[in-house]
Amino acid sequence: MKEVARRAGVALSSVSRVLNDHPDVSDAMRAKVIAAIKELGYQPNLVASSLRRGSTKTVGFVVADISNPLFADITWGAERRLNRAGYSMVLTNSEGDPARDEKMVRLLRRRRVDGLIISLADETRKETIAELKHLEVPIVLIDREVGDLASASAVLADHAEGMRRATELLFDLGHRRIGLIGPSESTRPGRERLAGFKAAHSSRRVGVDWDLVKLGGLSPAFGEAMAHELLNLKDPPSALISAGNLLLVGTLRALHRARVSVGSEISLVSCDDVPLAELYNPPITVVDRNTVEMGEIAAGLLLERLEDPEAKPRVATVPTRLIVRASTAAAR
Amino acid sequence: MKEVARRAGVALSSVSRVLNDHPDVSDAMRAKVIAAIKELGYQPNLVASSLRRGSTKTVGFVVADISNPLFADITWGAERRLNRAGYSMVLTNSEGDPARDEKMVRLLRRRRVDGLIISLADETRKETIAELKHLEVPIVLIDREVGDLASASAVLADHAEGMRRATELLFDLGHRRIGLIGPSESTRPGRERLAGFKAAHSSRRVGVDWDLVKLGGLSPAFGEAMAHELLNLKDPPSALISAGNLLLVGTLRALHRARVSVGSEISLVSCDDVPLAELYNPPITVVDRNTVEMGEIAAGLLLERLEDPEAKPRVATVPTRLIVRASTAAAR
DNA sequence: TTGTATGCGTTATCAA
DNA sequence: TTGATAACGCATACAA
Repeated sequence: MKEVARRAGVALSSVSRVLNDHPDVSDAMRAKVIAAIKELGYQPNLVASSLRRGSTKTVGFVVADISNPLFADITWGAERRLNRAGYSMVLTNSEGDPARDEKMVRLLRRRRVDGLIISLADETRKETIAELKHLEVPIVLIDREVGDLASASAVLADHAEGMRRATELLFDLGHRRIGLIGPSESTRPGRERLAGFKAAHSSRRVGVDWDLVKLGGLSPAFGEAMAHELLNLKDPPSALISAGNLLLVGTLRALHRARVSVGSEISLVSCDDVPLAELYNPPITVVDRNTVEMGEIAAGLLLERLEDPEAKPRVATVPTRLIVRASTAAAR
Repeated sequence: MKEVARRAGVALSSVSRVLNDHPDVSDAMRAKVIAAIKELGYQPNLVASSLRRGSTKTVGFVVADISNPLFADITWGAERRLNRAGYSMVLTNSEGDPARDEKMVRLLRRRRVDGLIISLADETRKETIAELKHLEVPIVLIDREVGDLASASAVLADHAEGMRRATELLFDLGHRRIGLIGPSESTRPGRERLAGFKAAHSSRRVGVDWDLVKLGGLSPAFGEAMAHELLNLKDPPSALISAGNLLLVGTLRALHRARVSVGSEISLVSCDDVPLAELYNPPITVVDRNTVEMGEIAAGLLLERLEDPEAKPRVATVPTRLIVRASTAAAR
């Protein structure tokens, strides 16, 4: 900038004013400065600017597993919205490790991000929550609820309703023993999906058979192991809900291994409409939601507080939609 | 930091030395400073540190489409490696738009990233290349080749070899008319896959029928449209190579619509072993590569130059592997 | 409308 | 081993 000023024969501050298009700059000044900038190929230093302004125009994004297509979509939606608003995204991966959540939040605090979007690996871990409280910037939680975190907005998907409808669909088809494989209850989707599952049972006055409920993981490996267990029960379920797109992968592996055919021999429901669900033969019934939109909404909730410091944290809910396909059939 | 110094009753510079564990600090000094830091909950300002040091410990990552599971995996591998080495990743999405490539590179330049990992939307666009040349930091290209960019390392997948073997497999099964749907030639994977396809043809002394070659896109929509065209030819191909995981989604939609069954009526090969390929019925033959590893290697190539400024740019090649499954069957 | 000067929070140089 | 101080590149209060 100093060089630009020298070249243009003006003061440093004038260059700054031109760059930030300050109202009080003459056309002559602007022209001189712009010319000098061009000649020198000058690019402003956003690091210095951030230090001076006290704002980095940067948002931290902590995600449990970017390789999960779900999070990839959310990331996409959020990055697009943030980028358009002039913010850059600093991406970190907690790899599903609650302790890393805390570390990553601390790192982002040191980097002085203006805001944080986070999908916690574990909502209940107090060290992480304490760390989040120390952060003095707006926070948006993705599909998570942390009771005493007043500074956080959130985007929540209505898993419970979707799962209730899916379970009721199975009841309507005559199924009475329904297996559920899902994520752990330490995270909102796990709790909500279970809640919907239970709600359907009680509305139909059927007791939940806890031997058929396997909560605790997200991975294909967990899905496969749990599906294997359920299939080997003395009285196996006639329908299975594999509540997660990676769990579905594992579940299908187990079903193939056991040579149980979907639809005719066992009904199957999953969550999130990935290509595998749509194109599998038979196509798989899913509880879907708009994940890209969730990312956009998360970014929007953050931006509204970044642009207006008076704005209060807010919770937005995204609906789920039951897409019925041939994997759910009448019980035999 | 000033407060910490005051609280500990020492000079500012001493606090800095403790924080950067400089060799010449007494144990007493360290203890006092650490105590003050704890009491105040002080967290260093990495923005100021970056300005002063002239290094942000930050790497820019420009990807064409983070929602593509392929890039999501690459991102995962790269972020993990960078994070372990103390670098943060600034993620930007070009959305497949060559002009955005340039914009994003410029933005990252202003953010003073220490290095750049990029998967260009278009290798040939000169404005983008000019922008990359202005960047004075190490660059790593992901599956891209830019002739006159001396400052860039690269990770390349051996698509040509994989595609050659896939095509030869189809010839061995008796197919003579093989359709190819693939990405545009403005990007290395498109060129290489076509090269492998042609190599197989010439090794088997079969001429390429250009009516069967449809290059130009990555999306499901493109895959579906091209598959539709190929199926409606007066003399349609007996085998199809859908060279991309999203193209596969579109191709399968077209096949379903046309009620053509994979394996028995048409042989099918795709690229990258996504769950859909593994679990489809019949399972789909693919040309696979380790995408997470590609991300890790990209980060590694960057780190070796970040840690040793003398290090020269380097090209690493990742092998492809043909996974033969039931979607490829003898021609009828 | 433009120029001068100060400080943002660090690190590094130099002197003590 | 420690302390005082300059400088990193910019934005802004204030003076002209």
